Amino acid sequence: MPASTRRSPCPIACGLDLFGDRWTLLVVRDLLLGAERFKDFAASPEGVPTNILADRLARLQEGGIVELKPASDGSRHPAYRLTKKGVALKPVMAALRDWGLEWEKGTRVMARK
Amino acid sequence: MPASTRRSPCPIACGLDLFGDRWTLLVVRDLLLGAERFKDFAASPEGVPTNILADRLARLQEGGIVELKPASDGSRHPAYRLTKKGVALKPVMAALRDWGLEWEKGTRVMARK
DNA sequence: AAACTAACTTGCGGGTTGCAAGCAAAAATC
DNA sequence: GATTTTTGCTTGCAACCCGCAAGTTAGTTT
Repeated sequence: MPASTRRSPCPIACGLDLFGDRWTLLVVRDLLLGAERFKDFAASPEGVPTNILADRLARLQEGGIVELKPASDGSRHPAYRLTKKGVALKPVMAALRDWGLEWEKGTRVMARK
Repeated sequence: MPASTRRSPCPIACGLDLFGDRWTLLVVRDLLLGAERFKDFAASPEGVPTNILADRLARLQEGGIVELKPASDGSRHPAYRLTKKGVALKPVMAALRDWGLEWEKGTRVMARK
């Protein structure tokens, strides 16, 4: 997000402009867990609507958090992957996970298939 | 949020159901910085609309992240404050802040007046 | 060639957002 | 003590966004 359209120079506000919604960080979570293809994200237990998913993947690309690995040899479709900037969200995700595990009863990390 | 209405048992998804939007974590940020009253939050540089602010404060109370300190002596109105569960979001906020500072050019932490 | 899968896009009704204005009670000022 | 200001909201409303379902396009399988 260009600095000119930001709500404020606050790094937190700036981050929320990019992923402040109910779905975006779940996409990041799945990427950290190894998801690469559209259907991988769509298969997550939260059941993100496909139009929302397409929109969020596009916005994450614009924001420099996700990039497309060009389709090589076998696979027709390109694969989504985190950029360095995206991988840098790991500590955020870990803190979120730890908070949820401690304070929201009944939550648990789910292994990928 | 009751476990029955959650999208999934994922601690991250569960957290996002509570504060997954563009404003809620800014309220938490302000609370960590010492904000206590409605006008304190409303005065933040992002300019949260007052109807949104009232809604988010109510939801944070429902979620057990914010509580009202009963109005004592001098002040007529009660003051908002973080619960233990709310204070436990500190590492999340710190990780968010650090990420923004490193990856979003031009962001900076702003001191309270 | 008929069916299937992957990755989206489109339509639509309903809910949320954000801006502005209004309002009641307490506090400050005159 | 009457008026103005401040505080903490609530209300109205247009525009936008969400989520569900269905449709589309292209390649893949049988």
